[in-house]
Amino acid sequence: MAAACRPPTCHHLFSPCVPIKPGPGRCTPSLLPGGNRSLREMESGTGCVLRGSSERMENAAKRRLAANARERRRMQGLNTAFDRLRKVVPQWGQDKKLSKYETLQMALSYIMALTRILAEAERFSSEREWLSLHCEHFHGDSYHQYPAQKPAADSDPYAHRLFSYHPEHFQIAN
DNA sequence: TAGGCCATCTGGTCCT
DNA sequence: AGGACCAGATGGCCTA
Repeated sequence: MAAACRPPTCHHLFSPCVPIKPGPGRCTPSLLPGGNRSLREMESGTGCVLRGSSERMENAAKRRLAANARERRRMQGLNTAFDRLRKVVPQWGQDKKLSKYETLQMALSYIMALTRILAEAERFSSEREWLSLHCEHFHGDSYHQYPAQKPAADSDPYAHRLFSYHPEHFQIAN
């Protein structure tokens, strides 16, 4: 995904299309009578309606821009969190980075698998018993390489079974 | 080219 | 009042 850091698109960056709600005390310059007011007129009291309005618009624009920046920072923080999550979640030989949705689902399976392991561990009286049960697949002869996957520890079929993430298992529950 | 994923903008709502 | 959060809209990039 090369769309990592795109500059803000400006197609509607507080452009004139932003609707200014009509209301009491608000008017657009084009609706003002006497469109040819001089600068002096506007700076003296008589132009205060227009000036007040444009100041309000300016303030609104500033607030909008500030809100956009905050939202951008918020989303960047969220993405940083997603990246950190991707690093600790197993990625079975995936060349492509997990999407946000996949990352969440994988994290869910991962946590559930770890929980299961802990629960099993509690069931066995001695730690030795538990270790011998779970560590046997780490003997060399019980490794099976999946051709499509990286020849790494994360392609261990045992672990794969334990933390398996199958997108089709995660249907939107509602 | 369609579809998926993503970043950004925007307005609404809720909270402090 | 202002900030955080959210969801919808929009457009760009990438891949099958």
